[in-house]
Amino acid sequence: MNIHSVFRTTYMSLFQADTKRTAVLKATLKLISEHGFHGTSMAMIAAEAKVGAGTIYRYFASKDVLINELFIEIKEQFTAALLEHDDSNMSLQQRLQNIWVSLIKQYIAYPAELRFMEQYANSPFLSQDTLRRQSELSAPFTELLEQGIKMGLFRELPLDILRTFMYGPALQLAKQHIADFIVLDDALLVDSFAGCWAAITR
Amino acid sequence: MNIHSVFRTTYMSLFQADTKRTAVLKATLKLISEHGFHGTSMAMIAAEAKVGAGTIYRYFASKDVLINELFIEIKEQFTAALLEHDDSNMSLQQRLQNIWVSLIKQYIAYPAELRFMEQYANSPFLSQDTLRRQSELSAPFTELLEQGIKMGLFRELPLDILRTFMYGPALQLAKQHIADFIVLDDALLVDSFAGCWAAITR
Amino acid sequence: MNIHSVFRTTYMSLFQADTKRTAVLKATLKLISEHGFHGTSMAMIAAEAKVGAGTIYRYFASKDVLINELFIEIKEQFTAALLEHDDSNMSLQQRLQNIWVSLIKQYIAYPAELRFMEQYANSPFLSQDTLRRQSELSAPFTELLEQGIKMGLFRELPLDILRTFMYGPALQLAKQHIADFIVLDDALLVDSFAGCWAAITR
Amino acid sequence: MNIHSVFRTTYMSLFQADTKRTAVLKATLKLISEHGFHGTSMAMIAAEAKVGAGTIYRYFASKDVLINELFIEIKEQFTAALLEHDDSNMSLQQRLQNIWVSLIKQYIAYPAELRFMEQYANSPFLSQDTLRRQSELSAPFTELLEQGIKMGLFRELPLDILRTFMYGPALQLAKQHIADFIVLDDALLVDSFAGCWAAITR
DNA sequence: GATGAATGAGTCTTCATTCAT
DNA sequence: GATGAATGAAGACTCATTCAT
Repeated sequence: MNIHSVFRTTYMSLFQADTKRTAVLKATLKLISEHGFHGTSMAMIAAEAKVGAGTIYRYFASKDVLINELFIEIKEQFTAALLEHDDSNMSLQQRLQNIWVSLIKQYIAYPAELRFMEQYANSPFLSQDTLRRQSELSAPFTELLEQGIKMGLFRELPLDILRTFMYGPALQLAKQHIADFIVLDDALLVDSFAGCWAAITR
Repeated sequence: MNIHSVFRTTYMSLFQADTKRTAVLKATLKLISEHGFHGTSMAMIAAEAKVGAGTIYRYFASKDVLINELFIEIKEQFTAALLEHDDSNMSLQQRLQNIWVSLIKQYIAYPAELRFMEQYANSPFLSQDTLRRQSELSAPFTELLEQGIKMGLFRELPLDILRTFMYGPALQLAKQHIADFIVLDDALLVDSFAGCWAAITR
Repeated sequence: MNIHSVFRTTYMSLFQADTKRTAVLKATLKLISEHGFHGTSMAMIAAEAKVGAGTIYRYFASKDVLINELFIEIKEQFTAALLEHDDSNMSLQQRLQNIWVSLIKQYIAYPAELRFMEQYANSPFLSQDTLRRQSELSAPFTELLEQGIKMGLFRELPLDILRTFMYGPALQLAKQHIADFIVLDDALLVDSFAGCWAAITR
Repeated sequence: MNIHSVFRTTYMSLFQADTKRTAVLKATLKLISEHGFHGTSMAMIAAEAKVGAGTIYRYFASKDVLINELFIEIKEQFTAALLEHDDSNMSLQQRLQNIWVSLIKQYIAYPAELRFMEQYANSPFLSQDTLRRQSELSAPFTELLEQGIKMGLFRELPLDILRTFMYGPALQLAKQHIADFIVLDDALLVDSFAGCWAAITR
């Protein structure tokens, strides 16, 4: 099997607390993904992080800044994870498949992070600066798709539309899996990717 | 041209105020899509709707109920719009294309509504009851996809996964268009649908 | 006796509460003159005024605004009181004496108001706008002093300095009386005014 | 010229930092005269004094104690300065004039100190003990005025009232000069003192 | 039915003070 | 002695909701 690993069965956080700052980020993610932004007070975060209320403000100037920094850190870690299994020696199709599968597995492994990102991706809480800095998760696909376009492999459509055929189903599939509407496994993912591949190729 | 209509150029609300209740819903949608839930106070809604603060409570028991009802009404109107151009005399592919294009155009025509739905679709504000009642926008695809499965037209994948190949790209394309990352027109939509169709067919 | 009235023995507030707004002003004056600005919380004011905490904000946008408006209202009422006993038929000296005595009596009658004004007259709490709008209490002297200057009655000193010979001692005398270091009565005031008069005349 | 010196043109602090304690006092005076008591946090003082936050508490038990000690030190230094130019060989009038001019010049030279003292002189921050210990700045006048009373030189008024004719105008003149409403110079001060002298003499 | 003044619980945030290093 | 990270009590202010008119 050339697809890495199995599905995690116990959810864990991306953030492992050893500093107070990390404890706050971890607590914030947990509470916000459960209760939403306005259902999560700073007092709740402080309690969950086992930290004084004022301590949060040593690390984050305000609740808004806290959310923004959390958003960025998650995005960065997610993006990094996507490329972990990339291997430039493989075929274009194989590489796209690896990234695509990694993306879905990452979403599934960290549902709180996904819920958080979905909730705030288009929200007014995110500052313009944050929106600018967020490395779009669909970005890793870009380079590979550009190669395929040059090779005349793909449909004559703008890159941004082609990418949509990869990213759109991936996101929806992960959400459906998390919501228990479907149950994904490695075989199903490989078969599903075949659909995406068909969508973009001539 | 077998694709209905053109793109609306001026955005309008789904809600036309003639009753106080509708005025409140319309005001809520506008304010929340701009300022988010917790950036929108009942006082702001009352002012925007040109209604007394207490009046809102004649029609909605609480702010949460207001959000939930707004969510449901938007979903229902959106879903209804999708089937407007459906014609059971057409081919399966043609019918799917019509629905798919309608969905994207609907999203594009009502970006505030889309933003609102995306923001609250997975949010804790929505009661279980609301989540149950929301007729999934991807539902109109279901019946047609089932027909195709029976006819042996599609890949051997669960219905829920096949639907993902239609709904996922549609949602992403609309969002990209609204964000001005791409500019969709009727021709591009038809070509794009071809990709989706390739994704699901054998 | 040409000097009006007697000394009040029981202190009362300038503000008689019949509206919530007035109740808040009255409570604020009392508490701030006793405990100072930062020793007086909005909660304390609300309690003293027998009003909900939020109610204060219907009438005053912030604590700062509350202080500023209180300051202005006191100044205005004080200034008005000074001219109550003025009579343009009297001699210049007589008129100055009346105003001067009124000023001291006003201070003595409303020590809380005086303490409040002294505390905030040069404080950073007062906005530039307030400082501009405050009708200077020493102003009533100005016109009369100008008359005297034209008549060649006074020393050759700038008006602002002459006024100082009236206002400076008046303020200090009132403060000393309130602090029980001296006990003023009408006779003593008349004699004291003679000193002030000597200070400004040739 | 029998009047000492000229007007300082550059303001300087009474406190020259060479110990941490002095640095804290100096920083406190600067910040409080600019931002007021509750606009000045211990953290701000520590930063301005280039000292750790905890260090302040080695020298001052609390913020209140810090303010009180600052108040006392300023009063003492001011009072000492008044008698610097006193010469018991001079005439009573001359000696009073020297003290009176010194007082005004001192105020003008140290406007931050004056603002600070005015702000807290009647404030609830000052402990009873501090109020008792503060050597009243008008005190230096007392002894000389008593001499004049014995000599039958002055009006038949209580000492405390006579002193008011000296101190009241002095304070107001200094404040007006600092506020740029008037511009004092040595000649104007001498002429102004003549008014004060007339106010107290028969 | 409609209004909006009034409420007070709850919010984010500040800051004097402590204490381990 | 000196530091500054950590604390949590207390503050100003907001806002969903009520209710007398």
